[in-house]
Amino acid sequence: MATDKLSTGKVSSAKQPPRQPKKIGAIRDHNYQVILSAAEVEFAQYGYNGASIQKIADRAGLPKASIHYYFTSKENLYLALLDNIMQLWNGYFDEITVADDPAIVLDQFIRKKVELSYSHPQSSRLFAMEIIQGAPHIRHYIRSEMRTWVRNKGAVIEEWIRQKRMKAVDPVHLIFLIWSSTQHYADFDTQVLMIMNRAEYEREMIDQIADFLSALILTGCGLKTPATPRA
Amino acid sequence: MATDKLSTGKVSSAKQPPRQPKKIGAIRDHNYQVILSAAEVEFAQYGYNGASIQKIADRAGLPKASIHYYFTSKENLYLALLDNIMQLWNGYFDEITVADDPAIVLDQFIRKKVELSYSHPQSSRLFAMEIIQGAPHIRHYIRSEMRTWVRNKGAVIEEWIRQKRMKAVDPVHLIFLIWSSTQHYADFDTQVLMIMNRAEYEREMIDQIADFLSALILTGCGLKTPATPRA
DNA sequence: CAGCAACCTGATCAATCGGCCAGCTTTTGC
DNA sequence: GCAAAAGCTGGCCGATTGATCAGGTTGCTG
Repeated sequence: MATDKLSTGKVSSAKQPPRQPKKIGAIRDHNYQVILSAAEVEFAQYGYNGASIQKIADRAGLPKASIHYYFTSKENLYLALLDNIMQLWNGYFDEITVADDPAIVLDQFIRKKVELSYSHPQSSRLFAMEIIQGAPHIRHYIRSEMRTWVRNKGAVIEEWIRQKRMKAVDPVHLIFLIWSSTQHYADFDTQVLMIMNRAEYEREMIDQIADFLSALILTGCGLKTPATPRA
Repeated sequence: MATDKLSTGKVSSAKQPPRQPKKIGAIRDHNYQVILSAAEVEFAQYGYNGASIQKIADRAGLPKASIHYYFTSKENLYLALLDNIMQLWNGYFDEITVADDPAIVLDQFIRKKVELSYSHPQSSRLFAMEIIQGAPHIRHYIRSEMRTWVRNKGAVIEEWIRQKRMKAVDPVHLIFLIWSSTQHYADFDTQVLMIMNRAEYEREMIDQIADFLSALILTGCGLKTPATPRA
């Protein structure tokens, strides 16, 4: 139960010495990806403890031993997935500054998050599972990278508030609000779709969700929806 | 894997014939409760598949066989927990009418939800786990009770909007927003506390969260915070 | 074509899973 | 005070868990 593999931002790309995909075996790369996506589904649905390597192998259409061949251990496979998710989640809105327009920044942030919930629901659910279980594999990442990310963005928002460019709202809780309300549509899609009596999401519905959240949250911050609502 | 035990609103109080706590055995009731709370922690942390009866027994300080004695099967124990949670979650805001003040109703709804996240985080997490896993045990409940609940509340909100008593926002998504933003503090408490650099929630912080969410969402709906923010 | 290294997997391991039951202990009823 | 009933649990069951390894297959090099 390696408590903390992650330190420098990544979750750690598995262990360093063993088993790098040396040669560019096309089959190897293919199997590698097939296993990753199969594992993502299983881990997202059943959590780390609940998922079984056998079921991952079945879903990937490979013998169980192959999973251990490619990833050595269950935890290594899980960490590789978390690593991918971190890289997916990062890289957005790292460049925002006080000079930017708060309405545009928040609007795009919300829309990007809704988009991610729609395009990568499995990743979102897997991450949610990890957090609910107490974030045993990414504690370090949250305490370092994620915390400073929130503080930096919070500082920018606070400056906007000081300059009277938006209402005085707690920046950290505002970020939590955007995270929770957007991820809700990925993590709780079963509940959302059942209540709305739909089989699955459609583009139209996703746009409507983004419009709703952007409008309500921006209004709550005393901002007006940017000129181009549909990017 | 009994797909649907629940139909009439409750999740079904286990099976009817077998094993009712007949006599008012004090020890029996005590063990019953000890097992339930131990199971809630385990199921909330590891999900249905990930939790093990052995660990539940260890946490409850009872032999494993006793868990089967009181609840016959793992699924029965799990269903009993879901049943409790449903009863806890229900009973709030079932009485709201068009005559009520939208600001007061929404404010109290948000505050009650935040309060539940604070007082029963395990229940919230267990419910979240169930939904993320595709709600295999409560599909029926969501499709019937929960859907009509949302529709009824949505109809009231829509009438408020028609009467120009609040801004025109999608009622269903508004409910989702309140659910997600409030439950976030229970389900993702690890992440929230780490980022805010706290060990655990305190009253003061909970009140601050409730104030923030109520103010922002009500503003987003074109409403003013009710006179008595701190109930 | 030979030889070697890398790639892959069937068979198997101890540990743990949920569940079951024989039988012991305690309580109840007369 | 004794027998019947109810409460409880140690020990065991087959199935499945994550993991290992010997040995077969494949593909590149010379």
